[in-house]
Amino acid sequence: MDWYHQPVPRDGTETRTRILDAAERLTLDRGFAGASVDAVLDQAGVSKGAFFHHFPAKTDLAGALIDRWNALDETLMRDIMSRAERLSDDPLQQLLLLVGLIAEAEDGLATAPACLFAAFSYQQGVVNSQSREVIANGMLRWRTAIAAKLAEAVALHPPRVAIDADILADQFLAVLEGAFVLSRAHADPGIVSRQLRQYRSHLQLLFDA
Amino acid sequence: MDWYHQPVPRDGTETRTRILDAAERLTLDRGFAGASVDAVLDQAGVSKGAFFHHFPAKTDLAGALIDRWNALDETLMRDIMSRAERLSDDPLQQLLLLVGLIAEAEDGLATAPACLFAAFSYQQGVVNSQSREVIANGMLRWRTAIAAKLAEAVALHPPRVAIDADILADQFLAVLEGAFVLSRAHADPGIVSRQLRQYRSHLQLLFDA
DNA sequence: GGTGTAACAAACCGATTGGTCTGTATGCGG
DNA sequence: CCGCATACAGACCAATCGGTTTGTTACACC
Repeated sequence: MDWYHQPVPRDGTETRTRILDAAERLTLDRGFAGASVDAVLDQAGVSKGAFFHHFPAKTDLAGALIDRWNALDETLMRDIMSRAERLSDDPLQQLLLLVGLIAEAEDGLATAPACLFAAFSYQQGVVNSQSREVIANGMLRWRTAIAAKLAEAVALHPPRVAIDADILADQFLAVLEGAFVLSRAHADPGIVSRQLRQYRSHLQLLFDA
Repeated sequence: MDWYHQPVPRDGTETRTRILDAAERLTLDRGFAGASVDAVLDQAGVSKGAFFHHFPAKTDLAGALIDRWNALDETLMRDIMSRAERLSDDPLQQLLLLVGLIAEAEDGLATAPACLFAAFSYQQGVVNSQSREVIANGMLRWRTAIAAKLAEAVALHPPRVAIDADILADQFLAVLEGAFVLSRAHADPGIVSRQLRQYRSHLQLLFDA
């Protein structure tokens, strides 16, 4: 008999993540409303009972999807930021490294480039105001972190022209999000890293680096 | 009696556009799958018979939505491009004008900034390959038009650093699309024109203008 | 070793979905 | 004025939708 070989038999976290994985894939492909519960069940290989045990309603699935993406995005940002800070002491170099590291990371992705926040930004009607705030704050995180570094960089290296740190910081996320859209439309994953590197060269030009 | 004042009484084009208008609004708010036919009917104030008279299936509605957006986008580009060409003879100035004019136009918009192409890029599973091509070509249009102007500009004004015209041209659309996403997430329409002006200042810096 | 509870499985349910069908009104060519 | 096609209106339909209910099973705790 081998029935006892099954790992973590009574732990629901794996089922939960399998549901979230399937729901994320389907949402990115058909939109959240187009990702029916039954389709998610089918892809995840779990029962309807399991689904509604973990998520009282489909809306909660959207919330969980957004929360998980937010957490992942936050750790990604912190990781890359601290890596950049370890690689250089200069805030400007740190910024250039940050952009380059993300371009690198985005290049090595198996799945098609995408941002769940962007997907839901075009489907705000299916998410509650709480999750909408999570999305807004998640995007704000990039702005504030980059703007802070930009402010430090400006103090050390006077830029060629006057800059607005918030706008230039937002430009990073805008380029990234826009690159996702172009990349998906053209079915060309390479667009993302190319656009990111273009943004980096923009910064270099600005600071005469 | 004033019954004869009603314009084009037996012409279906108005009904069709009302359906498309409602469907576009709903799609931008809930995604295409979330925009049920009944909801579109309700918003447009037309009957189910009318709908399926104009669109054999819901998929055809998506196609019509994309085709209409594509046509509008093409005329917008041509209009603004020719305006810019009338305002200056220099290709670089024309480019700067183009970006500025679009920023201006996007600022005066009543509705929330959005691009239907981007919305469908995150819902490719609900559109057929034909419409996906329309989207890809629609985005290519901007790249080729801007890249051509960039090539002319480079010939006249040597840039500070070497550039890849295609990538720098794509950066325009990337910034625009990304700005739409940020703008929607933050519920701040002003982001779009600010990001566009930042891209313009990038070009100015690049060409020492 | 009984009891409670988390973690499912799956039949079942009413509402909503995209889509059809039948009928009707309007205008146009012959 | 008579067909005939276009442009609807709205009842109707099977399938799918999100969600509920009623089990069953495994484990932790006492």
